[in-house]
Amino acid sequence: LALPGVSLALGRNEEVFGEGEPAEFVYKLLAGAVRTCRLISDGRRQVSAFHFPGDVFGMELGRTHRFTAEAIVSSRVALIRRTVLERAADRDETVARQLWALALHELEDLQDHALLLGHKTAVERVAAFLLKLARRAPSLALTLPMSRHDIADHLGLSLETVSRTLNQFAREDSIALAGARQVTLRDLTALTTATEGGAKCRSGRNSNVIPLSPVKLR
Amino acid sequence: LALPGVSLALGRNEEVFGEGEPAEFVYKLLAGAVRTCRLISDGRRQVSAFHFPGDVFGMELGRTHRFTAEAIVSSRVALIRRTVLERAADRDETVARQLWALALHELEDLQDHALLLGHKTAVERVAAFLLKLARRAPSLALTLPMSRHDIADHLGLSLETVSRTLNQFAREDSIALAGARQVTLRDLTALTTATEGGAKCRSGRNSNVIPLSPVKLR
DNA sequence: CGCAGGTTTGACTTCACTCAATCGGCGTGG
DNA sequence: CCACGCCGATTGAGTGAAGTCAAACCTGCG
Repeated sequence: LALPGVSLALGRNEEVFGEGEPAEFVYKLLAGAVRTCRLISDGRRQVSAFHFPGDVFGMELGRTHRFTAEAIVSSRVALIRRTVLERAADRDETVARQLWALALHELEDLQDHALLLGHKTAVERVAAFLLKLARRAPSLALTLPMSRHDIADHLGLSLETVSRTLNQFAREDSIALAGARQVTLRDLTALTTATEGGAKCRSGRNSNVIPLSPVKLR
Repeated sequence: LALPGVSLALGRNEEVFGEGEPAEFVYKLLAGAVRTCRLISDGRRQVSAFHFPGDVFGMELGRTHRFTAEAIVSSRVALIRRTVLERAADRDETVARQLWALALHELEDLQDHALLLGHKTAVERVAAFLLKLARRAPSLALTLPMSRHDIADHLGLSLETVSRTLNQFAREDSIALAGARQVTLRDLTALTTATEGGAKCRSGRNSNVIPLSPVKLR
């Protein structure tokens, strides 16, 4: 996608755009980390996704943003005017294809996430989260930019459960924790196993099992 | 979207396409009802979405289908060859736009669904499900084509919980049940209220409440 | 050095799941 | 036309995983 010259620096917890605001731009993250989230009527929060450098976010069908986007740490984003992008897509079919692919890719991610939210246990959710992060990180030593609260709202858990689960993994030596934000994945096999529902089947009724695609790192 | 002449009739529980099969076609439902679902390693099932006449489904980014699509009742679908569609999108920017809009619209739906799966109670989920169905139905007297099991796998609940919740609504006169598959919505206000988390707040801590968009019927 | 935010840990509660039995409606065959 | 059987739905009892509330603990930063 074409890169314009305009970019914007944001501090920790600063808002990129807010729910309900006119969706004038599409954003591409250059550095840092961003969360897109929504407030629910009961005061809770849904973190729809975390974004890392290279990710495009803020693309909308309607005229306004349906989510709030906030910088988790100091970040830099590139701005692309929406009208410009749409004009370019009309002129050039490869741009149109890329936009379409972008939406479909986001859709696939979200389908996997919905599966996780719908049918998985806390252990499975946290393990899947760590492995997904690892797929994007340069090494197995992860630095989590987001808080336990952010993770909890993303995985549909309470922050206490996220903390407990993480420490459980550490006790089992699947991961190593150095402070709250430094996580090193030690046993990928154990984590991958934890991702699947296999561990908790009491009465062995796991016939016709079709395993999902195995996790590939980098 | 252009309508080709080819269409296909399917019986109850017949498969339109299966998970992992080559994604040669995109499908448009003409009559009946279709579910798209996935099997998980522990033997359970995730029903990603229900489709009704007019809906397009089976569009993929990759070369194969990531879901299975099955007719819930006798149905008829139109087939559109994927290559034809992509060729048309390259030639005509309005087709490209429509494809893009379709993906984004699906994305929006899924975002709402993810929110539901992540943070809502059984009562909220079932109420939201009924209201969503009602938005597409001609009247408030719904005929559910899908079983309790289908609904449960869609909402991330057990079929018993779905049944209990439905009967609870009936006891409260929010709905009327005539047999298992005939539901008439009697009190939309009650259902809408049930959708939000408001009802279960014990210690009144509901400040800064931003209500979601009110439900609009038809 | 001390404060504040974030995190961990513990005790208790609760909602939804599981297991299990029963019920009901619809289609089939006698 | 009615009896039977089957599948799906309902209902109940008991359990368990995760949520809530609450307190203590880090740790990085002013």
